[in-house]
Parts: sequence; structure tokens; C-alpha cells
Amino acid sequence: MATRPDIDLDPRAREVLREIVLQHIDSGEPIGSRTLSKCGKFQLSPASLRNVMADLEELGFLAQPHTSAGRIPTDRGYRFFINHLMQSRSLSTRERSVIDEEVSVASEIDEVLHHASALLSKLSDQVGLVFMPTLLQFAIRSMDFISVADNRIMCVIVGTNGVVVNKLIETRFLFTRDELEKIGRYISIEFGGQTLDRIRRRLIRMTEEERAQHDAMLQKTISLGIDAVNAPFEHELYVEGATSILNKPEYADAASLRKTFLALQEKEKLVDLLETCLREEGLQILVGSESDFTQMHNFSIVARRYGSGTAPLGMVGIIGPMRMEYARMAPLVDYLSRALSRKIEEEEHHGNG
Amino acid sequence: MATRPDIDLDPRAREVLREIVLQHIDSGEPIGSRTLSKCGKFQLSPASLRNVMADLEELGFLAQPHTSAGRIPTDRGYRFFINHLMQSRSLSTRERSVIDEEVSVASEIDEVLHHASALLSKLSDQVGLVFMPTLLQFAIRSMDFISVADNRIMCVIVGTNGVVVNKLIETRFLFTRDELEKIGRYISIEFGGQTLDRIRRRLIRMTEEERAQHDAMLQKTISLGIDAVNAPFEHELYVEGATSILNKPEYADAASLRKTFLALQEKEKLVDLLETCLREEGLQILVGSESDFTQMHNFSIVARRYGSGTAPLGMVGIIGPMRMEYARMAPLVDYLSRALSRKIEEEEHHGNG
DNA sequence: GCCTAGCACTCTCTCCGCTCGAGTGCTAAG
DNA sequence: CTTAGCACTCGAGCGGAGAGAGTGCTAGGC
Repeated sequence: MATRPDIDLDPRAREVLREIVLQHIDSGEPIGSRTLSKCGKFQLSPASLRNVMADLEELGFLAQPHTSAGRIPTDRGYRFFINHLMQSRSLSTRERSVIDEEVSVASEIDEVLHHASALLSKLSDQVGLVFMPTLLQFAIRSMDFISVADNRIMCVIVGTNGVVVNKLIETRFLFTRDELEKIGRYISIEFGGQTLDRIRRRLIRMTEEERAQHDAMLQKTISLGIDAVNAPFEHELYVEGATSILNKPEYADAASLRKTFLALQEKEKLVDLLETCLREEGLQILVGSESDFTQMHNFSIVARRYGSGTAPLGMVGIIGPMRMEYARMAPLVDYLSRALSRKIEEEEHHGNG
Repeated sequence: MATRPDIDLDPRAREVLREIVLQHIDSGEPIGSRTLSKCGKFQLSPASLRNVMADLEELGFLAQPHTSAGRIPTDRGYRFFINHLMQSRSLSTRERSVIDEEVSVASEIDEVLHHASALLSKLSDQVGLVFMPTLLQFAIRSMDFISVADNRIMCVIVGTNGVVVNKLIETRFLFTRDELEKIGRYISIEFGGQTLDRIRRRLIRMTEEERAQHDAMLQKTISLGIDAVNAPFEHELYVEGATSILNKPEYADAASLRKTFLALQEKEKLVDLLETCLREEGLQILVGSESDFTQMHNFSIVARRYGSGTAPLGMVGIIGPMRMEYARMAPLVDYLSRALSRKIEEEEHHGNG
């Protein structure tokens, strides 16, 4: 039955399903045959629509909360809607310009990403997500070291894509300001343009070379470099606009509000999920049952990868109740992720040129 | 009446008030005369207690939600309790050690502060606050400049107290790596140990000196220095553990949950409030009506300044419903703020020595 | 053969009135 | 000054009645 669930749905049933999904997304209420009949799109009586609806229910696209209620779409119903029935609404010029401005105005990529989740939340009225995974595969432009205290050094890594990462390192040796400056210069020149992962491997290999055994300064350089690259890069996940769920009727009661807020706290699970999504290229929509996380809380996620063509940097998207305006969310997330990617690519050329 | 509300309260009434506050903090329910009589601390019948309670109500320390309910403390009741009746419970050794460890383990002050709000939230089961105001009066140890893109420079300021601040500057001039290094060195040596505020004034004065007019390098240095000091220092306010309010019975219904979450979003108002508090020295407790913000939402705030003796750095504290265990919160906040201050002072000596 | 009117049925939601319990204030007696 | 007793008030909880929405089924019309 699940092998080809799409083809064997006649045009009328498709229209009915679409209308039910649209109306339910709009109102949040179960949709009954009478309501549907009166909407004007069908020249059918409630009784006929009931037959169609019964069929759709049997196929698993609709469900009834209780006997005498209307129908609401199931996860599968939403999925079919997204795949075959949805007509993405294009963004308003206002939305476009808000995004363009926000992205172009900010000077630093970090800053853009920081604001992106809040921006997305505001535009979508859902919870905005921005995920930046560990950056071991990102190419650096420079690496500098600044003494913070005797045995503590702050390492500032600037990526070719304009991303700036700060890491604090505890060191065994003491370094003078001069030494730190020299080491930074050496590493930036020697390893500029290479990925952190590669740099680490090269540094480790260097420890074995004879030259390094006898050159004290080189030894310190390698040691500091390895410390810098090894210091943990944290996953960063911004979850912004959690308060937007306060307005959603599906979370109207205190118990589900509670559950939902707690769920959004579980960042590790979200990180796992987004990390998997990172492998896929286009816009991704996860509906309810399609992942453990979304299933648990009747969430859906609309997300897309961003970053330069060569290397994806992370994910942006939104998370909200299954009943959301996919037709609006999809182009929104899509547009923002493309804007971010463009910004990052510009940065790369700019930084390298 | 409000001129000397404290003295004219006989010992018995004080005991009754204390007991009511304690029991109400514990249960969250209004306390009736019968309950009070049965608790064992008074050899009085409910009827007698009712008389005392009626007096306390007349004085504004107690209130009744409705005619046939018990009494709950008013803001004034809590205030009297805090000033005169409360016996601060000392921290458990476990709590002490958790705080000590968390503070001593972290290497960077920023990191400690970051975690402090979460730690406080965990230990108190309230919402943790950490506030760091703009740092114009903080003394620097060094200032370094790193090129991020052609006209964008990242400035890393290390304070004598170990605080590290990064600021991104857009510049008019282009700088080579060498120049940036020289400028950083010059500023660090010339201005190390001075406050940012002072540095700014000195830099501005220097622009007028004749020497600066003719020395191109000095001109660039001053320009970059001024940009660095002028770039906005943002107030930082961490609000952590908002989910803890999900468990509080006073926010059991969806409407007040909603209101409360939205209130905690209004960071500007909180910043204003904490900034005022920053002037006062010891532990501060704000109950309900005592500030616009706390009044609005039946919040109370327990907070204390932290920082080295010479200059306060910011505020730490908790925010929660008026009905909170003040006797436990007070020493908790007090201890943490002292631990933070100690850490910061150590850092200062370390950094300077 | 598909569509539709009609009907009986089911289920939820809301309102209403009832009772019960807790707590109060007042009064009068110890 | 304390306490027992009493009448009163108010809110929470329970259950039944009724309205409303929606369904499935069946029989008749095009």
C-alpha cells in the first residue's frame, strides 16, 4: 500500500485533501464535510464529500480526533500535500528586502548567522534555527595568538569565508608577545587556505621530522598549533523565538506548552537531527513522524543547507507545529539560506582576492 | 503608617506572620487559621489566630484572595519577612562545592559568567540572571588587532581582570599585518592598565597634538584606537533556565505562562533595572511592587554585585515568583557573587604580576 | 453508476444547579 | 485575653440537560 501511495488518488480526492489541509492550516480546527461543501470549490453536497473523506481516511491521509468531529490531516496527509499539492507562495517584496538588507548590512558572518535565527523567527512566526557544526573542514585565512594570562592564550582563527572563531588554550610553555606574533605569522603563511583538519594532520606529521626535534621555536610553534586545532570546536545551535509558540492554538494548554519548551531545550537531539540533514542538498521538510524528534512533539522542520558551493557550512530553518504554512515557510527558508550562501561566497572571494 | 511599620508589631504577631509566610512559600496555598493552629507552634485556637491575622491584614501584611479563603502574604508582608523575620539557611556543603568547583575549573572569566546563570538556575530552580554592563570603566591589559577582511579588523581587548572582549571594526584605512601588530603593541604598552574611558579621552586629545598631524603611522594608530574604543560595547544579559518556571504552581495556567515568558524576553527593562541595582553594594532583594518590572509580573529578584573591590563588574542573581525561598536564595546568590569576585580579583593579580 | 436528501446516532462542549468543605467574622461565655 | 459556637460566604467539584456539529448509512433521483 505504501509502495505507490501517490498515483492512485483521483483528481477530486486530491483537491479535497488539499482543501482540507489548507483550511486546517488556516484555522487549526478539524474540517467537516459541511464546511467543505460551503467553501465553494466543490459543487458537491456534504454527503458526497463525506464519501471522499472516508476514502482519504482509509488511505491514511486524514484522521478524526473523535467520532463526531471533522477530519484533520495525518503526517502522511501533510507529506502528500507537501510533495504533490502545495503551491509555494512566492515571497513578498517586503520579505525579500528585509532578508536582503539584514544579510547585507551585517559586517561579519557570525553576526549574520546570529541574527538569522531571530529574523527567521520573526518572519515566520515560528521558532528559528541556525546550526553551525564543528568547523574542522573549513579553510583558514589566518590564525593569531593573544596572551590572556601567563598560561592562557586566546587563538583567533579567521576563515576564508569570513567566519571568526575564538578559542582559549591552556598551554604548557610560556610565550612572549613576540613569539606569539611570530608563530601566528608563520602558521598563517604556511597553512593559509588549508582546512583545519589538514593542518592538524600536517602539524602532527611535523612533530616527527628531525628539524622539529632540534629547533626549540619550531617545537613551540607546533605545540601551540596542535593545541589550537585540537581545542574543542563546539557545535553552535541558535534556537530563537521560542515564545512564538505561545500563540499557537495547538499549544494552548499549559501541559503541552511545558512539553514543548522542554523539547526545545534538548539541543543535542536537534543537533543530531540537523547534522543528518546536512548531508542532503535542497530544501528539506520533516513532518511529524519522520524523525524521532519531530514525532515526539508533533513538530515539523523546514530547513536548508547554507554555505559556499564547495562546502556546506550549516543549516538554517524553522521548527514549529505540524500544522504550519508550508507554502510560505518553504520559500522563506529557501531564500534566506541562498542569501546566506551568497554572502559567504562573496566573503570568500573578497577574503582571498 | 508606613513611617514606622516595623516596630509596632508584637512578638506574637511577628511569629504568626513568619509562620504564614513560611508555610505559604512551602505550599503555595493560602493559609487558614485552622491549619496554623494545628501546626504546633502556637498554643492558640483558630479563633484567636483569626484575630491576629485580621490585625495583620489591616496592617497590610496579609491579604485574602477571596472571602472564604485563607491568607497569603502581600508584598509588604514579604518585605517585612525578609527584613526582620527571615533566618537565612546556610548553604549545604554540596552546594558550596558545586559553586567553588564550577568557578575555579573554568579558565576564562567570560566562560564562568556564561555558566554562572545556568548554574544559579540549576541550584535555585529559578531563572538565573547574569548581567555585564558596558565596560567603559574597565582597565585593559592589552589590545590586539587582527585583519578579517580588507576593511574589517577584529579587535581583541584583554582586561586586567581577565575579561576578553572582541569587537569588529570597519576601518577607513587599509592596514598591513605588520602595522596592526605594531599598533597593538604600541597601544598595549602605552595604555596598559588604564580604563577604556581614559584611553579614549587620551586618544582624542592626541589627535590635536602637532606630532600626530605629521606622523602618518601615529595618525593611523590613533584612528584605529578610537574606532576600537568607540565601537559599541553591548550590555550582556544572560537569562538562563526560563523553563524552571514551568514547574511553579503560580504559573500553572497557560495565560500566566505566556505572560511570564514574554516578560523575560524584555531584556531592556531588566537591564535598566539591574543597572540601577549596580549602584548598591550588598545583597539586594526586590519584592513584587518594589519596581515596575517586578510588580508587573509578581516577580521577585535576588541579586548581588560582583567584581573586584575597586570596580563592580556586574550583577548576578535570580528572578522568580514572589513566593520563593528567600532564606535559601539569599545565601546562594551571595555565595556565588563572592566566589565570582574572588576569581576576578585573583585574575587581576595574576594578570598584572 | 454517481450524487444527494434524510435520518438516526455519537460525541463534545457548555451551562446550570447542587452539595460539600474550608474559612471567615462576630458574639458571648470562661 | 482566650475560646467555643454559629451563621455566612465563597469556590471547587459533580452530574444532568441540551445544543451543536459531524458522521455513517440508506434509499431515491438523474
